[in-house]
Amino acid sequence: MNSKVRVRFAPSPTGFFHIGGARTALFNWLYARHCKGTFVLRIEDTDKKRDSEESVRVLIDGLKWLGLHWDEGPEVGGQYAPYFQSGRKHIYDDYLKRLMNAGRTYERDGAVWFKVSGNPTVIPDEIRGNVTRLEEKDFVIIRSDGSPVFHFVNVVDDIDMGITHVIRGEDHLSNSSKHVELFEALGAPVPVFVHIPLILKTVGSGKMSKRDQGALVEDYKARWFLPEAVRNYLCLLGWSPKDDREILPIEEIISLFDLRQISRNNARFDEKKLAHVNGHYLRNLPPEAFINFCKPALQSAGLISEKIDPIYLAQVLNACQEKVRDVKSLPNFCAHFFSDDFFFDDAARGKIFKQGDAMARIREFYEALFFAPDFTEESLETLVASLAAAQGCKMGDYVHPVRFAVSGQSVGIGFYRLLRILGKECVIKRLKAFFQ
RNA sequence: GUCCCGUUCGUCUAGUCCGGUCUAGGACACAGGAUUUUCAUUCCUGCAACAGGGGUUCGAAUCCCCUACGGGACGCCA
Repeated sequence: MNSKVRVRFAPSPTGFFHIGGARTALFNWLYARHCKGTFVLRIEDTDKKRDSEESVRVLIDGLKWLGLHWDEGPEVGGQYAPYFQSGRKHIYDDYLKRLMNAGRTYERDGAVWFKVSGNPTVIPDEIRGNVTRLEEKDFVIIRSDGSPVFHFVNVVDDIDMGITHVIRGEDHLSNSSKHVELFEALGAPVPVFVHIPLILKTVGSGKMSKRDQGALVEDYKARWFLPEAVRNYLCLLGWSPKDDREILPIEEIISLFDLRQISRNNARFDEKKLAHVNGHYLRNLPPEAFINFCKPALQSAGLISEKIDPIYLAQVLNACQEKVRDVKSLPNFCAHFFSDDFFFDDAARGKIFKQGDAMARIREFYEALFFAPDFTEESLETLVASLAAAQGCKMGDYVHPVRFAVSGQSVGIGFYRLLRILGKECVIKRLKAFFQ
């Protein structure tokens, strides 16, 4: 463990938070936590045309949502402040002078250019070995309007902030030869580079773009994904614990995480697998946490109000939790618990009432209900069993039509639990309404 | 076009660095079955891969070379 490890996530605020960027941030964060090092957030806002405060907000909110808290950067400060490149001009002026004095710059068309060495540079990459690349052409480091360019400020800040490991996407690999040239020209040690594989589209060719389904971190929050599930899934894109486990607590991932075991090849994004991981997390949440997470989702769907009876809500959600696939579809799944005006699924209706005697079964059950001693799950089951025996049919012949009559669906939580939670009065009312 | 990176089931991956334990393991998805009530839970079973060709070796998914394919970069964007 190297306590001096310093890594950074250096996004440019573009108005959205790309999933690939989130994974880069995640790997930086994991490595910092693994090494008990420092995770720096630096905002690379050198493109005045694109940057805005709102864009920075999206990044910060996304990182916090994923639980990737930074040790230095916006909001928390640090000894290398400011952490916005727009506020660091004096530092860039300083380093520019050093390059000028070393004779490594010249002016052309009003811009300042960096003179490349002409020698192949070696990019020391932790997961790919040494990558050799010749940087053939000089490049601009200060635009004709006086503003510094990404390559220059990125390297200057990494030097100034004492960054030891540059963990970034493989799309930067060809930039890294420029950067190595700059590190060397400035007499600074070259950091360890870690070019992590890219996240590719689910179908088709190329990397994920912001228009692809699932590409934006902010959408996951809006679609009620659990942040720890998204984070866990992202860990699996290019890294694995190597022991056949996939879903594991972040503390364990932190202790197992190692740069060398990051995979070298690009990974296709698979939303179905993400959904599976998310479902697993949802079902395994402590019941209290599940309720707290789902309540706002039900509220924003207009299903319940703030004043909902917490005991009733807990009964419903506890029953749903063991079945839940995702929170987004939860309102439809449990709407019948909160309103008599729920939706009847016509496809389910067709299937259940195909035989024709389903309505008779509902009537029989309805009438038997008046003789039921109480309304517990056990006695309801006994009731159905005795009805089935008397009529010489299967219990399912009662269960399916009655379930449909009181919930409008062919799927849902356990049948007897459904009835018990709805309560006798409500069940009778709905059955009566159904066959009228 | 040039340069760089990569290539194990449809997908994510283990195994590759240190060649034999790999008739290649796990997961998602898909298909079948079970839970004599649903299924969007859970459990079981099945399907399915070392890109191709040459070497090296007693032996190669693992090492070397070539080809093919995939990806990325070639901006006074980051």
